[in-house]
Amino acid sequence: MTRLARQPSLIRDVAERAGVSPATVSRVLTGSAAVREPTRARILAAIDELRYRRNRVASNLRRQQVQMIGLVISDIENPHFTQMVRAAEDAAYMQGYRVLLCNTDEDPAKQRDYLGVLAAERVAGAIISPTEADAPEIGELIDLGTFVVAFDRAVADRRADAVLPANTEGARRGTEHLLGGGHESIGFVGGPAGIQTATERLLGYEEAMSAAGLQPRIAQGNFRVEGGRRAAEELIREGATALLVANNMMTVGVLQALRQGGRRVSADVALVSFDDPPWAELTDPPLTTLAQPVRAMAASAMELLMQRLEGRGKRRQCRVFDFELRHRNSCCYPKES
Amino acid sequence: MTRLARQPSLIRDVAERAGVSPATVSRVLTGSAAVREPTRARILAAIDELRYRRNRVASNLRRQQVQMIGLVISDIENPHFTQMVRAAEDAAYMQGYRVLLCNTDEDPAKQRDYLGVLAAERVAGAIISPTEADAPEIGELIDLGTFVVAFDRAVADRRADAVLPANTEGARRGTEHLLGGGHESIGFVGGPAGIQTATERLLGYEEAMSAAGLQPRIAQGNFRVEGGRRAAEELIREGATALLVANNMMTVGVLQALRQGGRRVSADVALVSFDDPPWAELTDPPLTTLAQPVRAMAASAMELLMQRLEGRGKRRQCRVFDFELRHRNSCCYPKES
DNA sequence: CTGAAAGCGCTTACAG
DNA sequence: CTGAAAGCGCTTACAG
Repeated sequence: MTRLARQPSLIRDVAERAGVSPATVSRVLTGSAAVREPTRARILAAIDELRYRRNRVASNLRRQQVQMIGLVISDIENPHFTQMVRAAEDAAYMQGYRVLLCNTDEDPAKQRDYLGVLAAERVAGAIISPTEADAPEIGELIDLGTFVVAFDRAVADRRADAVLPANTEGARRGTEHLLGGGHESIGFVGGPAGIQTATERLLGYEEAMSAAGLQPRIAQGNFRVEGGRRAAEELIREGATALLVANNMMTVGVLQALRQGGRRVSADVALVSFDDPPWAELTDPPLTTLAQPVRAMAASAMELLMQRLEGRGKRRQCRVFDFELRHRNSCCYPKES
Repeated sequence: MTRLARQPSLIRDVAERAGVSPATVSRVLTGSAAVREPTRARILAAIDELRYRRNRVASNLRRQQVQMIGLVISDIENPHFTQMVRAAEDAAYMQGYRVLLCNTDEDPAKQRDYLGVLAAERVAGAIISPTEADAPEIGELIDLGTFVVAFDRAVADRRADAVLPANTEGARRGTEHLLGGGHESIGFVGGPAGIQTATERLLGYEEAMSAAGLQPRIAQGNFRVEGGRRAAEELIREGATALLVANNMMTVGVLQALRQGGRRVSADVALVSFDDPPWAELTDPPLTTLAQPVRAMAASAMELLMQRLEGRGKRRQCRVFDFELRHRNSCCYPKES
């Protein structure tokens, strides 16, 4: 395997050229100690001439720390996570941390695998939206010294901080909004069993329906497009005149099902959808959604991580964020404020 | 800074417990040499009991290779890159490589910075969609032994492989499609100057217009939503009855401008848009687009990288992919096949 | 098949 | 302010 086009220069080469010891070069590189000006200038010049690039792998090993954050999410193609990753990457970049992207596809095995990778890489921190909240690998990662923040969904390990949405409350508000529109046959396009987000949103829906003395109608989706389509077809067949959809991916499927079935959004079937993807206002009609402040939540998660990394913040923190009901036109008669 | 909740066990601990040398433990870890079965079993047991996790940082330093791929793109929130990242991550995961995400925001300084990071981390490979095609850092990265594949846009360094879209040809076809619809006043919502994608798409548009003996009408956007909105407003003001839009982000802005100006897509202004984001068929009417096989392109880029990493494939490769015109309903009179 | 020893490229007490 | 030396946790010729 011919790998190196040119032998990269080492700290030793720089030291030699500048007529100092490697230790001194390292000092100007890290800024860990003062170096006399003329010496410093010679070193900087040597670095430049030799095109020296410090080897981070060696540096990380010696310093026993890796400036890297693992982002464990189910799918980057879900706009919810796309936005989260974007905001997290921004914050990480500003703090000098790198981002390792880990897509789990809601597959517990893949999640375990990736958690193992993060442990092996000895990353400084991880933001995890768990598929399997009680995977033992999460605890092992924390044992190793990695700080963990649960995002979107809680993890079982009590040492992890958390940034969570107020799902139950959000689902209740969404349902009440549809109830306020005069609907009685409101269906719920739910997520997969076992996923916290899905369970909590279902609960809020059931509470609101029960409070209104109405019969809940639930079809289980899988947080993906086809699952949403199938669930919507089922609920429409059963006569639902309104739908609360538990995430934005399934909403795409719901819209496909409605279009295919020749039903108009709002006029025939009212819609309130969780998440607020960029396309929510491009559909016909624009969608009424339950929006999470995803960017703020991601920034918050990074902030918690940074606090830990700086040794501040002893107690476990759990921050909960409310949904915002964005009134657009997929529901008739918006009576709520 | 209290970092470690528990001292992680080392290869030395495992060796001690299994009654062998660290070298032998390493052999079963890497599978680099045969180890007698009973010994091997004892080692595996010790690894399990001590919850040993190999330290990849040390391993990487010693082996002089890092199983990591850098993904340098302008913005993960652009669905074009979201899809690319997803496909690349998939392929990388299957091959046992990690993915480092680097958003440049079309900012040359940020790109340079991130290229420096990749060099310092000594990543095995990088897929780069350059903002600055001739940044010297690209050559330096290659000098260091990192294999580079240009994605979406070429890089100046001739040692990099490339996976590119046939932009000029695509723009020509999009323009001809609008011409075929009977339009004569066709505007082009272009991208930022200096970005190859933008330049080539502009060229294809100009060629098609010139071949039809028509006057080109160009408004420069910036590949972002607001740029698209401004450009569309300008072109509509000048009387354009059809628009070719150079990327999907700007299309969002174009749709906003049309809606705000009270113009209907297709009926008032025909639209063909580059890229085929997931929401293209959710708009009213669904959008006719020029779709790239993004997943296949990303897979192709990873394949080129893997070939290099395995020492195969000597000659520089450049693979060009055609656009597919997806006929939907944002153009009247689709005469083309 | 297994072990002792060297070394990957840095950083950091320790001494001066 | 600077240098010599040790060591981070692995892997890999080399020897047996």
